[in-house]
Amino acid sequence: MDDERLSRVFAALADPTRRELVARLAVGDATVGELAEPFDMSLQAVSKHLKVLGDAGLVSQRRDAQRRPCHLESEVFDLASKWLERYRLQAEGRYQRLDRVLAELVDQTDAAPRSAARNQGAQAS
Amino acid sequence: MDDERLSRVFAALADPTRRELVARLAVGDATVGELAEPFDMSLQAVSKHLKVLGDAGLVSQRRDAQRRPCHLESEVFDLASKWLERYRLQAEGRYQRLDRVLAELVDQTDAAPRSAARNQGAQAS
DNA sequence: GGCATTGTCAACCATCTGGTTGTCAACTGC
DNA sequence: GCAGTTGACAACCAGATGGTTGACAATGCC
Repeated sequence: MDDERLSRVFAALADPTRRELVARLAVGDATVGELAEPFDMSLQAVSKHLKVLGDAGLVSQRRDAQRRPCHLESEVFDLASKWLERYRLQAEGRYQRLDRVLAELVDQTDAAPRSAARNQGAQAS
Repeated sequence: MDDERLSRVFAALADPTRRELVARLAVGDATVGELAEPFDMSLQAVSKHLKVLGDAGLVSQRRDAQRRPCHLESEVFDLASKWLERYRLQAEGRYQRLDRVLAELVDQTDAAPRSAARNQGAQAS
């Protein structure tokens, strides 16, 4: 089931147009029209791309009158990031540090965005 | 051009069969036949999957008589991993730490696998 | 109510993808 | 040299993907 989600995330990110949409949304939320504007492509096409990103869980949409502001979701990024990180390290033959690095990823994910001083003590849980 | 490479890497990883091949290769090099064995699929199909992984730069093949042992390459993992990590953090609204984390990824990539004590001092550059 | 704005849904089309089978090339070993 | 092993390449096929256009639903504004 994670497998299915991974497939959708990677497939969604395999398209350059969709990666540009992600990059734009990383700056801040935007409506479909705003997102479509820079592209030489119909609004419908962009809407379809957003649906793919949405199905992958990378993007969510609110409802604001006629508008549907899009928002980047971080959760599935974690999933893909961890998968990649695991095999990146193994490909380097340095999987001995895997546990520590994955723990750090989790730490970065779970910790509230309060201080930047979470690096030296770091709760072990 | 990095865009093209990213597209190929993500597209390659979007298929569950190919992710399993990567997982298997992370354990160690293997021939096409060895890789195909666990799959309910023709050798040619697996060979095609390996070609996709090869075109993406994720896997390389040596030549050993009739065999072509496959090897996992780490370089493009870096590329994809950094892309993901950047937007993962931005999606979390914590891009203020982006520079530090990307530097850390580079550190993990470049540093020889010698010590595990690279974490508390952490160069600021 | 009626019109403009914003975006989705449906149908259609060309191309890509993931599998198949068949053939062939490269190499080993008898 | 001939047979067996390992694997790639080509042709083919069904289904997915990425784009188009046209219709329409939902909402705000006059």
